[in-house]
Order: sequence, then C-alpha cells, then structure tokens
Amino acid sequence: MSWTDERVETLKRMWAEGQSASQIAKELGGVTRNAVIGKVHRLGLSNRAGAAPARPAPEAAAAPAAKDKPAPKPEAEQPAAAAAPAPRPEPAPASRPAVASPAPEAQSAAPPPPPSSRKAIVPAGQPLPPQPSANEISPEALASVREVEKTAKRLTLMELTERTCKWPIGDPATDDFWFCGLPVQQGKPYCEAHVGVAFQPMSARRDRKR
DNA sequence: CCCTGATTCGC
DNA sequence: GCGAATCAGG
Repeated sequence: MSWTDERVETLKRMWAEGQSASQIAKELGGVTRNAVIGKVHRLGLSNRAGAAPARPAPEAAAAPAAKDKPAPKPEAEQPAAAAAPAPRPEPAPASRPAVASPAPEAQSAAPPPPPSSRKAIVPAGQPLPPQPSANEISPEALASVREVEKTAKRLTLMELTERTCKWPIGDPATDDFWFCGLPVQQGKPYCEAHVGVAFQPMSARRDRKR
C-alpha cells in the first residue's frame, strides 16, 4: 500500500479527530500503526492541539557534535498553525458508545450492573450493588462466576479496555470495588463467565415472570 | 498484559 | 519517503 492522496487525507482527518494511530491504521488497512505514526511525523502534523503529554526532552545524549546545528527548538507553529480550536474539549480515547453489544438474537441482555455507575450513591450499609438476583441465573453460570471472581484481574475503571471484562464487582461506594478484567468474549463486554449471567435466553427468564 | 505516540535507522 | 524495531510511558 502506498500513501495516496486519498489515504493521506483520511489519515489527516482521523488524526485531527483524535483517533489513535492504531485505529487509523485499522481503518486504512495495509499499514501498521507504526506506518501511520511515521507518516504523521513526516507530514509534520504531530502534536494534536497541546494535549500531548509533552515529551520532556528528546534526550540529547551528548550532542553528536560537528555536523551542523539545526535550530534547537523552532517551535513556532503555535500562532498561525493553530487551526484547531484551542480549547480542546476531550479527545476521548475511543469514541465508541462503550458497550453497545448487538445481540439482536433471541436473548435479552440483562444489564444488571451499570458499568458506568458513576453516581452510585449507595447508602453504605447493606450495599446490595449490581449482582443480578441469583435466583434467576443458571446454577452453572453462577458457579463459574463465583469461581472467576476469585481470579479476576481487579481492574480500575481506567484500566478497562475493549478486551477486558467490564463486570463490576463489589460495592461502588467503597474501596472494595473493581472490575473483573478478564479477557472478554469476542464482541461482548464481559468475559465468558459474566456473559453467562448477563445474557440469558428469553425462555430462561420468562418462566418466572409474574 | 493491553495500549499510546516518538524516535531511530536500514532500506 | 517508508515503516519495523525499539523506546518510553500509561
């Protein structure tokens, strides 16, 4: 693959949108994120609006001496090149709506735990957080969940990725709270065990309908 | 471990 | 110019 005008254009657009190099590479296809990053640099459009963690010092490692002396730090692109609106809102790592697990199949997702239960104002006491009522979960699934939760990765909200189980465990109102973190099942937000309790066949949960 | 971008350097 | 390898960091 080569950098055709069109591909470069896509690259520029996505980079400007705050997409990560890997996402751009995936979109373009035929290139790795390294290729994308390399191109980004060659195009001179590196730092995306002062959000860059700012590289302290690209080192210097004893100036190779001799050769020539390029301007130390010609960082004069701020004024004019400030095309993008200064007050960068929020690049947001992944602009994905988060979960959104399709599963239009004959199963009903039981969103027992609100993964984004930010304001979980739980009156400390008898928490009784997420965990769906055990009485409507298959014994096997329940058992494996208990088992899995013993070996959970115990990730924090910030540590979650597209491939870590986002099942919350514990009481959000206390420090005794974390996310499963085990490898998710393809296309699902949870690991195998938690998918088992989160997604139930309609028939399974219909039998106890009032 | 997963991921990010940055840099280097042979091609 | 290109991008794999590598680095540095989260």
